[in-house]
Amino acid sequence: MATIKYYLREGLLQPGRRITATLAEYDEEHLRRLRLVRALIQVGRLPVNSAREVLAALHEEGLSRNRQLGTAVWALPHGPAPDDTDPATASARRTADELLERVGWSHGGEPPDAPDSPPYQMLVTAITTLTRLGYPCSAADLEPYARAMERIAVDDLNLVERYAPDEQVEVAVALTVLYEPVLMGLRRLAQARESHRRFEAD
Amino acid sequence: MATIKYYLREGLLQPGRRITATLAEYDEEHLRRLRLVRALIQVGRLPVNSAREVLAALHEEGLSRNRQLGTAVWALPHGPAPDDTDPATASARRTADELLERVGWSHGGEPPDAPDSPPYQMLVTAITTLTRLGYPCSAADLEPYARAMERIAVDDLNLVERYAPDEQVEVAVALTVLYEPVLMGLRRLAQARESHRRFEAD
DNA sequence: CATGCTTGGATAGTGGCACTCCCCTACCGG
DNA sequence: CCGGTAGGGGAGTGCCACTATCCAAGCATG
Repeated sequence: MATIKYYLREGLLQPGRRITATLAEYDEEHLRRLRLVRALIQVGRLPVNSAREVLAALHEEGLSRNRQLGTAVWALPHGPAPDDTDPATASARRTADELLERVGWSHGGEPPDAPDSPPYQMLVTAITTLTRLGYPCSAADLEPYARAMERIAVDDLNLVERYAPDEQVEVAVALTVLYEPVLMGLRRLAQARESHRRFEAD
Repeated sequence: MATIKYYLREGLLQPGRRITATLAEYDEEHLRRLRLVRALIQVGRLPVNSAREVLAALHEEGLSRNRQLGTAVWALPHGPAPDDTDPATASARRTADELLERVGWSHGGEPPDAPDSPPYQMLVTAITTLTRLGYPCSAADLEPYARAMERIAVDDLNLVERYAPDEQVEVAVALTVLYEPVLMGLRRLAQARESHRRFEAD
């Protein structure tokens, strides 16, 4: 209850239609929005700030769906930016670029003037870190992962296309964020299974 | 610098070998550990507490690799537990079970006395949330995702098997945690690409 | 119409977490 | 011998997501 007021203050929920000076009315749509907000924050682990920006992107009128979605994804948390003072970052960028080359999505079709997109930054930062720790993450190592994510993105878009065009952006955002725990949970279950299969003897 | 002291206090790093009463010596191994800790926390977004537990599991002697890995994965954050007072949770459990049935890993080969594993809980909570919001997440919808994660787990274990047995648990943990941003970054890049391909007209 | 409960809005406070600062002692290099 | 630095303990800081308190304006009830 107090939390709802807090979200209202933070601009995550629209204020209700004013019925009198001090009374407002909330409808089914408000409730939906509230559930979405709580889901993004609690299940999708979005910080309140990011959630606000992401949801704001959904209400930008007059943008193409691609642009709306881009804006929303842009607002998702993406961890520390690559540290370009670190020479390891340069080499990580080369690895990332080689990977994108290999799988044939060099910078995702965005106009080439775009600076590093947040997902690309995530990738570079993670590769830098893995390399510094001596863990394998060459373009060849990463390629099967990229292929798997390519298939997942196809599935994602298939789900999105079940919806009416004016709902698709919200659905895409929700699925991007809320499927993350699903994917990570499934990955860990699959790892346990595969590890058991290989090291059963232990 | 102050951060290192903090990690020492928190038990994330082993104290250095005492050289005098007030002077300790840190070697290459300590440095490695420090880098690993920072990577898990900053890139892998682990809370300090979880990082401690995860790392502690690596030093449990006398357990099989599978058990060590299980303990470590158990300590990873897994979001809110399913709310069993909510009837939607029961239906989500059925969906999850059906999914695991379909892909043929019913509870990951763990002994059946195990309570809900954290990854299973993540799955159930996420399915509950998605269902409540009216987003698609039937077992049929989720199956391709599970298949993709199955392939990823195979790649994960392939990477792990490059290492000597006594390093494998640490590698597995590090790859589980540190590949998450890689996977999510790749997924978002692939989504952008696929969305562009489909909605180019916009 | 009086009364008491609820609602909405503003403001201030709480608890957790990840550091960060300060200070003191012991040491080491010059 | 002495200035600067590492180690260690404890207290403090800033941020974040809430949460509690107040107050005035309804509405509901007798």
